[in-house]
Amino acid sequence: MANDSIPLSGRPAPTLASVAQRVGVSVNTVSRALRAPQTVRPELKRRIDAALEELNYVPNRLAGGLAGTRSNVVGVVVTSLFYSEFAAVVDTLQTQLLQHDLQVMLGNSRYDLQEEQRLVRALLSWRPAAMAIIGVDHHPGATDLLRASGVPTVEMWDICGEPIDSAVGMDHEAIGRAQAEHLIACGYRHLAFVGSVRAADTRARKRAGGAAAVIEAAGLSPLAVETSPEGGNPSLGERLLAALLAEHPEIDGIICNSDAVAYGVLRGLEAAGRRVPEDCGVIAFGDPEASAYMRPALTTVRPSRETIGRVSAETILARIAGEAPRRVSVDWSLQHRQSTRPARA
Amino acid sequence: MANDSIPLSGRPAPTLASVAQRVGVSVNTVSRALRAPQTVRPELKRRIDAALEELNYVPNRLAGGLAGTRSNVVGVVVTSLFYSEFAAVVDTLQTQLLQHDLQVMLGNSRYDLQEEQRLVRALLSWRPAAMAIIGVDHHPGATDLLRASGVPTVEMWDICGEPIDSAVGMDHEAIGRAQAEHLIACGYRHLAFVGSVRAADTRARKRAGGAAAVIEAAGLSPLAVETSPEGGNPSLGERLLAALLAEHPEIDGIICNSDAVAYGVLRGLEAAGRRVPEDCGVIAFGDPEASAYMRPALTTVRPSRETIGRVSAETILARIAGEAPRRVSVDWSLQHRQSTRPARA
DNA sequence: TGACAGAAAGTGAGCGCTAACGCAACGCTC
DNA sequence: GAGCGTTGCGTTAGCGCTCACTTTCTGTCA
Repeated sequence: MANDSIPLSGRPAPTLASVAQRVGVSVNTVSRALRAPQTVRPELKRRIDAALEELNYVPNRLAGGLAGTRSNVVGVVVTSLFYSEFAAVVDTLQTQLLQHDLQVMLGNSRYDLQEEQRLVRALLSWRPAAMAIIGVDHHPGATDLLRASGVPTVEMWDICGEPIDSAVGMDHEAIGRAQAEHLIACGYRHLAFVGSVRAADTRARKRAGGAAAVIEAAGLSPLAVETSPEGGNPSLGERLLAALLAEHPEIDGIICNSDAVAYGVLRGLEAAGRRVPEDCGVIAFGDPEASAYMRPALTTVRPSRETIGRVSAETILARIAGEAPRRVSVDWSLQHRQSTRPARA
Repeated sequence: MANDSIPLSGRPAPTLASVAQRVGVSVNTVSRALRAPQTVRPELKRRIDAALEELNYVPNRLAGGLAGTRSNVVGVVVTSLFYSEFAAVVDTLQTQLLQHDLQVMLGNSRYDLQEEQRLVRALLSWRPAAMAIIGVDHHPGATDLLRASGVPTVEMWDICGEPIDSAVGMDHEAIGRAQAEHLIACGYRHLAFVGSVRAADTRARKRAGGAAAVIEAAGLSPLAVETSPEGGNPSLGERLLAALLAEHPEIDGIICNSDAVAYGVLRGLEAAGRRVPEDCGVIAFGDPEASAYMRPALTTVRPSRETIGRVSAETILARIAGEAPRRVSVDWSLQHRQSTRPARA
């Protein structure tokens, strides 16, 4: 909270000036040798490189960024990282950007809109070349800051809504519809939506909304909803399932907001004596590696995490290069496994 | 790879000078109003705050860092992020540090020592207040850079070896010993080590080494080893298990390098007609949420990821505050579940 | 031989901020 | 009312680098 005192470390690091002095050239020449080597005589370049090496020179990006007209920072804001699907997105994104000499600065808002705004501010204070952020529904202040900054911004994971600039993600309403349609096609009739839904998790709401719309159109009983603002883990799944069954014993098809929650739901159903998929179908969203190895193997929707990361990186590079904003819809697929019955012909 | 051209965005951002001009005070006064509010008249402070708000001022950390004697960046180097245990460590670390106004800059070396050195260089170029890095076995160049920089450095996850500065982690040899001892206590006699072992993953080697030592001391047949440099996932587990059983059909106890690999091993054993835990025991390392929900539930070693993240953050803060380097051994626990037999009395 | 490109290196200003110092205005003491 | 510390703000000097501009050097050709 406080602006703690942070003294810089030990002895002063070598500067361009100290390298220049050692070689007997001007600071500018050393700078050029680093930034535009072809403008410096090969022999001089060699001597400069030697001095750089000898002094163990590490450039000062603060000075470089302040003086120059370019920045090589990309600010990234995620809503969670802990064993989350976003970890894979950030991983891919970071790796791709680093190949273009762009450094990722990471922030985790923990599904807190206030924190999100703070983070956007903090990251913008580094004058980044671009920003990437999970979702399209932000704290209005954060949106304003991003717009006002003029920094190219890529919103990831979700493309439903008015993007600030570019968006790379999925249509979560469509995913929700597909989940409900799948359960209905398998013959389930009394559906529920179960899981952790944080205040700022609008994607979950969009999926639930999509499912509810399909159910209404099919004339079935309305979607039962059992959610909690707690983090999504298997134990929450067990608890939510118990509450759900107590209130709606007729439920025979469950959409879980995440695979982790589904693991608990599967066990809860077993404990309640309901067979999966015969008595009750379960479909989720996420598909980490473990899901295919569960018993029963979990039917779920798999987002293309690497694709989102890669395309986001491409979009960032394109925007930095001056190209127009993009809006990219990224594929996802329904993995039909053992936790739902075969679809009826 | 190339140093692409990265033009900065749109209209120039407001500076302290523009705020100062609007209020009719000097630049320094505005700076003071931000950094040391008590040194400025309350009424003036209010007017400055109003102007700050109006112009939507975002401080320029590049300039601040260059001019000042403190930095608020912490460089963090991990070896992987994708659904990895390090995600949780980074998550906790980042959250804790942010409360002290420290920004995390993230790098992912993907278990590549060369890349690790590049990352350390890149992060040091931001003149960070501290560095955090996974492991204690680095590229010698990286170690030199860190030492020479004088920046407080916390090595995380592993404490076996000579730390550069501070270390917060586990004794992986001890974990390997515990894994082997557990299998032996359960009555398994022909043990193997299976998993993905990347070139730079010395922690895995230490665990395997610890297990081998216990086995030798117990006078059992030597530890069979079946590893691959590929990333650790269930499908690799299935393949490695097949290779292992082909070569060593007598195996009855398997130490997996990660839980993800163990999922594949469990299924492979089932396919090979070996009952778990009756015919073959399986123990792993990691314990993501899914492991307790596998069938059979996976016996595994659970590191205290949040503790490592939290203690690392504390150590960083302490080092920044001038306290001495620390070396903290963090707890882990063996989760005895269904994939190993009950231990013999 | 002199003029003249073009390449190679140097000069000077300034990016936006912080920090040490300076100095007026005020209240307090004796 | 002279002396003195305090408060509250301005002045000045950089931090280490980049960039536009200028100067010097090198080689070519009339």
